[in-house]
Amino acid sequence: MYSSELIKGTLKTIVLNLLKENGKMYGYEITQRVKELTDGKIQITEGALYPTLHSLEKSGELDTHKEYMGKRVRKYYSLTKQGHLTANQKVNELTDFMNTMKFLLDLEARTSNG
Amino acid sequence: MYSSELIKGTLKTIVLNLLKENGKMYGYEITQRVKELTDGKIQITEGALYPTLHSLEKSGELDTHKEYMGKRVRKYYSLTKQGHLTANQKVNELTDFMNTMKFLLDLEARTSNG
DNA sequence: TGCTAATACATAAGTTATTTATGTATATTT
DNA sequence: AAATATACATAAATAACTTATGTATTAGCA
Repeated sequence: MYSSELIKGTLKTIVLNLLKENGKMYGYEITQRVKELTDGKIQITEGALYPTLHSLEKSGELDTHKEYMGKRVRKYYSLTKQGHLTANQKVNELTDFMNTMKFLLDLEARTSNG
Repeated sequence: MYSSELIKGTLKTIVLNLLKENGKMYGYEITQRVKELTDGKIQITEGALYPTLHSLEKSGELDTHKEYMGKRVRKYYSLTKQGHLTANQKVNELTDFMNTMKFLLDLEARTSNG
């Protein structure tokens, strides 16, 4: 597990990008998928995820619909048109940021190695 | 400028890594250096930096000494032995994290492209 | 059949790293 | 002389999370 400060600020990007690729997902599914894909290195808690999903829905990035598996309900989320734009922006920004950070770190590494 | 949430959690790593490479730096110098190196994309505010420096000093990562330029004082920071260890850890963790994030993002990009 | 763990949602209080605002003082530029 | 840059510092407010708690259904196991 990474220290929690590091992961902060990337949650919306992760969620939007997952939804962009998978079309629709429900909350619990997102937590499990991220855990799998990162070998447990990133574990999204429900206390963090659900408020984020609600906030993205409220701001027009996500649509929802419910599906019933017997008596149990799943709330599926999918991107709106605006959500697609935001997903792309967020991913681009994070990629750019990581390149900048890598430059900062590599630059220093290079000067120290010769 | 990146959205502030993104940068959160990386400040200590940036500071420790800069000090690792430059031996010693003072606060204002750090803000200017980061701004230069990132073409203004990352701007560390003093309200964020100084408390962080004080906290790193308190926890034994940093040593300080003052130098006077005429009447104006500069407070120089440098890594302790512990600070070197922490700097390496932090940089390794951030690198690892960025690789994981890149995998998450690239993986999705790949599945969508074919 | 009863117990535990997993699935699936939700919210609320507390924490913490920042942002924003403010303050002091010296040095430089216009 | 006034504005900007250098250089430190702290405190209140904010926002994104963590931790804790709650409800309910389903699956697995002894």
